[in-house]
Amino acid sequence: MQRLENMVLFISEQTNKVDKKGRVSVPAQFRSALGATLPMGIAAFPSFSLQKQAIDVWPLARLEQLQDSLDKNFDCFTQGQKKLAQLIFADARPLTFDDNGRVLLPHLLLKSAEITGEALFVGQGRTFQIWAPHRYVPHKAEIENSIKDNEKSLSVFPAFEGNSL
Amino acid sequence: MQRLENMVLFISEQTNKVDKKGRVSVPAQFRSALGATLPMGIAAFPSFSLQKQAIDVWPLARLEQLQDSLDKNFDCFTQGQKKLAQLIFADARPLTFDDNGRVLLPHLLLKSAEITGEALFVGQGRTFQIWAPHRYVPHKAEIENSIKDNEKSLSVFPAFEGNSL
DNA sequence: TGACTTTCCATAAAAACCCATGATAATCCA
DNA sequence: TGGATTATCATGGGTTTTTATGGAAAGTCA
Repeated sequence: MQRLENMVLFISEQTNKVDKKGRVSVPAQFRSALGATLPMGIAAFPSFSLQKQAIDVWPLARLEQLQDSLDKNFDCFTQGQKKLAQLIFADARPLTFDDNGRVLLPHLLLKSAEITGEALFVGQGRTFQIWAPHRYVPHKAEIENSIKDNEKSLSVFPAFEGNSL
Repeated sequence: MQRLENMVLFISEQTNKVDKKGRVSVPAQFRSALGATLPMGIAAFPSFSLQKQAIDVWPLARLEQLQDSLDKNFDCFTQGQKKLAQLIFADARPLTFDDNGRVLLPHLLLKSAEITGEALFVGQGRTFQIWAPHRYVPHKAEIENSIKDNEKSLSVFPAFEGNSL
C-alpha cells in the first residue's frame, strides 16, 4: 500500500476566527506541511510585494536557510536583495504554536492587515498569506482579471521537472 | 540531528525602556536566540556601516569565531577587513546579563547613538542593532525607498537551499 | 564618606499553558 | 452500505508563568 507523505506545500484557502486575545488556529493542513519544522514556528511580516496589504508567512526554517545563503554566497545577492533581507529580519515577528495549533498575531500585524474578527489563510506554495477577508476579495478578482485568456491553461508554464511529457 | 527548539536568528523589532542607571531589558526572544552562549554575553559597539548612528551587537561567541577565522585564514581577509576587525575589537564593550535579562549600556554608547529614554532593538539575523527611535524612523524609511519595485517580491532571492524547485 | 555598581526583590501586564466543548471529518464494522 | 464510534479540529475560557520595569539593599573603590 502506498503511503501518502505529508504535503510539503501550502495550498488552498481557509478562514478562521481571531479571538479577543489575538489567537488564530493555523489550518491543520498548513501545520502538517511544516512537518518536523513545526516546533521552530513561523515568521509573519507585512507583505512587501503587496504594499503591506496582507501578511506574508514563512516557515522559520526558511528564514534560516536564507541567512545561511547570505553567509555563504554574500556576493551573489544584489544590494537591493540584501536590504530586503534586512527589512524582513526587522519586520518579521516569530510566531510559535500552542498545543492546539494556534499562534498569537501581534497587534501591529493585525492592524497593518486590517484583520479583526476573521483571518483568511491563502496557500502560496512554500509560503502562505493571511488576509482580512474584505481585502482579499477585490485582490483576487484583480488577479483573475489580469490573467490573459491564453494563459489560463497550465500548458503555458515553461518546462519544469515533472512537466516533460 | 538538527536541533529545532530555539530560534537561532535575531528577528523583529522591539522598544524597551532605558532606566536612569542605563539598564535595558534585552528582548526575551533575543536572549533565547543566544541559547547556550547567553552566559558569554554580548558585545556592543558603534555600528561602522551606519556611520555610528546606531549600536551593533554581536554575540561574544561570534567575535570568537571571527578571531578564529582570522587566525586560520588570515590571507583570505582584505586589508580593509583586517582593519575593521581591529576597530571592532577596540570599540566593542562586553555586556553581561543580570538575573532579569537586562544589560547595562555604557554612557559612551548611549551618547554616540543618542539613546535616552527608549532603546529600539532591531533584529538583523546573526546580529542585532540598538537604535534611538527618533533616528531609526528616517533610516528605515530610506531603506524602504531604496528598494526597487522589482525587488519587493520575495522571489527575487537567488536560489538558496529549500528554494530550488 | 560619597559616588557608583552590582545584586536582590516587588509588581503589573502580557504571553504561554492547560483543559473543556461542539462541530466536523475519518474510521470501523456488522 | 450505512450507522455508530472514534479521532481531529477549531474555539473559548481560566490559570500559571514569563517579561519588562521600578526601586531598595548591599557591596566597591577612590
